[in-house]
Amino acid sequence: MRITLSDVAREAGVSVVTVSRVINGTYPDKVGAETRQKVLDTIERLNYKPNVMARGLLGGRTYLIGVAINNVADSFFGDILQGIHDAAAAADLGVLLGTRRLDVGKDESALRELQSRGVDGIIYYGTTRHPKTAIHLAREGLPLVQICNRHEGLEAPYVMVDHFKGAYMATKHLLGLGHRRIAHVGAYLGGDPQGVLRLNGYKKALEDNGTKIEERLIIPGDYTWESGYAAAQELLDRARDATAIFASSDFVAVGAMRALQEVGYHVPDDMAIVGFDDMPFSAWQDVPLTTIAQPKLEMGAAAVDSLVRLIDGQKAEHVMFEPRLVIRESCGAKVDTLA
Amino acid sequence: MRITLSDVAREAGVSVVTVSRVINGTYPDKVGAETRQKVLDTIERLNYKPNVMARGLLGGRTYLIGVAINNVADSFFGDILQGIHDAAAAADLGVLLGTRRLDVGKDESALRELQSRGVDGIIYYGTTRHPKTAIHLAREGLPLVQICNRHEGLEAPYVMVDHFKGAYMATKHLLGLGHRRIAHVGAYLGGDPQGVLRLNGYKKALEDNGTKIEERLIIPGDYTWESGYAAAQELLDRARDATAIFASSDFVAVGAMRALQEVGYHVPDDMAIVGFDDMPFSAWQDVPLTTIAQPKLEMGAAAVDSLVRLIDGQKAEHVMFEPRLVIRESCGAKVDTLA
DNA sequence: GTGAAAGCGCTAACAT
DNA sequence: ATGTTAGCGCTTTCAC
Repeated sequence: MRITLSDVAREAGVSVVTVSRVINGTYPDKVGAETRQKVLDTIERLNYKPNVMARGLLGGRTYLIGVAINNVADSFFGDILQGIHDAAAAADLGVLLGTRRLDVGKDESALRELQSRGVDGIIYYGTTRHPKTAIHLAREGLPLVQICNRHEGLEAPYVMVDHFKGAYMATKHLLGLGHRRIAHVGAYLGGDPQGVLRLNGYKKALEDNGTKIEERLIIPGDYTWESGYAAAQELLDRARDATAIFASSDFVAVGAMRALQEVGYHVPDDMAIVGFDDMPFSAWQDVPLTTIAQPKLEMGAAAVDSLVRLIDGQKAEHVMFEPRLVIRESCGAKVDTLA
Repeated sequence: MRITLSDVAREAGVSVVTVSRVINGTYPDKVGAETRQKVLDTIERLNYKPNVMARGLLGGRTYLIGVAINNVADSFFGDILQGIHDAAAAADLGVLLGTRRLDVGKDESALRELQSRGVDGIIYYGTTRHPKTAIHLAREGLPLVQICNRHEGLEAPYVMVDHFKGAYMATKHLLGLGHRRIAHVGAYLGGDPQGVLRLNGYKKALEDNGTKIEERLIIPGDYTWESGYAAAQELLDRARDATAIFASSDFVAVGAMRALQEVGYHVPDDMAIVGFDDMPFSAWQDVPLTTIAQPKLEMGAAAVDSLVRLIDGQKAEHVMFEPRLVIRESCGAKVDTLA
């Protein structure tokens, strides 16, 4: 049986209220120093752990935050999740996993599941264009912060890397290397906001450089390897004269490299490539991938900070992180050519 | 404010107990048909959701299971986690993430964190040789099932793929292709049980084939890409005459392929390779990797089943899944050469 | 400074 | 077939 407050009280010869007071540290001087010590000792001796549920029941809280994500197996999210976990643990919050069930078709069931469990707040990693459940929940007053993306109509602080700037940097890097016909591959055209941010960063860089934006060089797709593979093949069909690719993700970049290599292209000589996200595998490619890195751990922690603020009834600002260009070998740049 | 049982009771004009009864469906005929319907309607209308904490407080349960894992970012675990989540959700259990905090050095803090949150049970993905906290908790009576691994001294059912058999199959595949000097690379010698299971499967296959087991062909490591890269280099130093590699994981296999390629080797002509785990990226390699697949989703679900059984006070048997040989191109086998 | 009483939302026993 | 009572472990008044 688990040790309860009253066990401690009995052992220490005080009332439960007193024990509760020393634990919560409220009322700084409302507990006598020696009583306090006695209680502390007893807690230690009995190895007492407060019952989170009982406490939560009273305060109407669960001390749980939910992380809503479409696909847990998305390896991009691993580091972010670690960052979330650590920050949450430091704030005495548990992290509840919410993800779309494979066995239940319903979209956004993750959010509903989390809500009905009564989580104190939700970190939402969405990729939908119009996340109606999230919008609804946020409107109802459930603390919610969006991570990695910014959804129109969703009144909730976001924490994300500056996708626009990252895309701008990637494209500018290519431009700086002399490329002029730069394709954007895996552009998530019909889709999520981060995709259009990346697309716009790409366009702006071209524009600022006085380079023509050509629609034929923009190949749609999603963020997957398969998508990159197919998109590169289409690029070869559509625009043989392209000399560089800015891919919407590292998965896409690697898929594209594969397709290119199959037709005898050499990266970076025949085609330079920049990715986005800096995944572990990107460094392991035959031609290590130049890419845009996001501070994933920090983003996870920042999301928790914002969420905690919301839960406490305060306001939370949006947080935008700086992307970082990681130069490897897929563009042919000298590694010491910083930026 | 959240709707409570008594709100529903008041609206429906019955007592809270009655509402509770129709919700829990206990006492099949102890609630009148029309009362039941009235209550059901009210619940629907008010969109009432039971408060999990209150219910838990009473029963001494949290309806939460913890997943203890060293490193959330381990992409191998993604599908397993999805399997766990889905099965847990189907059993009305929440999945609480427990992982080693980066900012707190302490090992196994994941388990303690989960325990002190009062989870009903834990799915333990450990890789330690002697997991003393887990052993301790299980002995204390906390329902616990180990997944992907089997730890000595830990009295808890395990759910895992047959590592021995998988390694046996991999090695036999290589043997069947005519290889005789087959290295085992990334062998987790000092380490976790699954590593020795895989090593033993490898040895047994050689033995059954009458092939000599050579220590020089066994290169230690862990399951990482870096480890595979380094191990392959060492293999080249130690035993240039090796013609095939059975890698302890797909990460290792891919790292090894990279090292091999850097010195001009061609896979599979100069060196055949089999991996283990069937990770998504394995299919994307320049030379798609032949590997041993584990039924990850099913394993996650099975772990939840066992855990639920334990929580219900029943016994749970060990569950061993069949590995599956996935033949691709890294061994030079005809793809239709099944098994 | 400390304790007694009340109650968070729910269910298991015991009535009726 | 339905309601009443009590209590899970804790914190928040309010009293002493």
